[in-house]
Amino acid sequence: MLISINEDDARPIYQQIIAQVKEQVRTGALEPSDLLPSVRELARSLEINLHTVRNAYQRLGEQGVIRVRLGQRARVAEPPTSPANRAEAEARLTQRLRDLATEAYHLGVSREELLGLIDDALGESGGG
Amino acid sequence: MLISINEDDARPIYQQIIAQVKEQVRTGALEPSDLLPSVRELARSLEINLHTVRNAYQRLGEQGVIRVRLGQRARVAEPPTSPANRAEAEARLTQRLRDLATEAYHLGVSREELLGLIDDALGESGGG
DNA sequence: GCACTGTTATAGTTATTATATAACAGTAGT
DNA sequence: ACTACTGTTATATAATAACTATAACAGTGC
Repeated sequence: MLISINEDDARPIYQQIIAQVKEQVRTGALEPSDLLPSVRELARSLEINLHTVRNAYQRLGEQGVIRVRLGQRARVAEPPTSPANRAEAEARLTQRLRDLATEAYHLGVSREELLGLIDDALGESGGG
Repeated sequence: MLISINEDDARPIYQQIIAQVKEQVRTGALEPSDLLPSVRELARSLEINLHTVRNAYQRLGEQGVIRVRLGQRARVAEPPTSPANRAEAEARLTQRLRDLATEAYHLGVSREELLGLIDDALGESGGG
C-alpha cells in the first residue's frame, strides 16, 4: 500500500487518498480482501491527522470500494459487477467526458491527439 | 448565451459558469467575437453576486477563452491553435483520463462500455 | 454628460478541510 | 479478564474557499 500526498495537487488530502486507493484497486495493485493500513498507521506515516484518513476510508466504504468494520482493519471489497443504476452511471461518465473534451479543446489538443491519449490511458494493464 | 446553475453540482458556481462557457465555445454555440452578458446582467439573471460572475470571467480571460477589457463587454477569443506547453497539457489530460477510467471501473462500467461512451461524447458536433 | 462596461476595496457569512485531544466501542490473542 | 490493537464519536479550533453585500473607481461609446 503506497499512498502519498502531493502538495501541488489542488485536491484535499482525503480526496487524494480516495483517488489513489481506487486507482490501485482498478489496476490490481490492491486485490479484494487485501488489508489497508489502519487509520492511525496511515495518518502517522503521512504525517496527517487521524480524522483525515478516516474521512477518506469512510467515503471509500460508502462507495463500496472497501469494507470497514469496527475493530477490524479495512479490506478491499469485491470488484463491482454491474452498476446499481446504469443510466445514472452513464450520465455521470458522459458529463465527465464532455468536460474532458472541452478541457482538451482549450488546451489546443486536437480530437486525433485526444484519441491517442485515450488509447494510451485505457491500454494500461488491468484497465478493463 | 444560456447559463444555468445546478444546485446538485458539487462544483462552486464560478466553476460551473467557466465550464459552461468553455463547453459552448467548444461546440460552436459561442463563436469568436461573440459577446457575453455583462457581469451585472448575468449576476442578476442567475440571482447571484456580481463578484461571482466576475471571478469566472476573470479566469476565463486568463485561460484565453474570452477577452475582457475595461469598459467593454467580454468577447469570445479566437480558438486555441497549439498548446503553449504540449507536454504539460498531455500530462494533465492523461491524469484526468486515468481518473475517469478509475471512476468508470468503480461504477461497474466495463472498458467496452466506456469506449462506447467516449465514442458518443467525441462524436458530438464541433468536437475536434 | 450619461449610461453602460469592467475593476478594486472592504467586510462579513458560511461551508469545507484539517488539526488536536479525549473518550468510547468492537475484535482478537493471551 | 487483560491487553493491544481496530474503527467511531464528540468537541473544539484554525485556515481557507466561496459567496455575498456595498461602495466607489475607471474605461468606452454615444
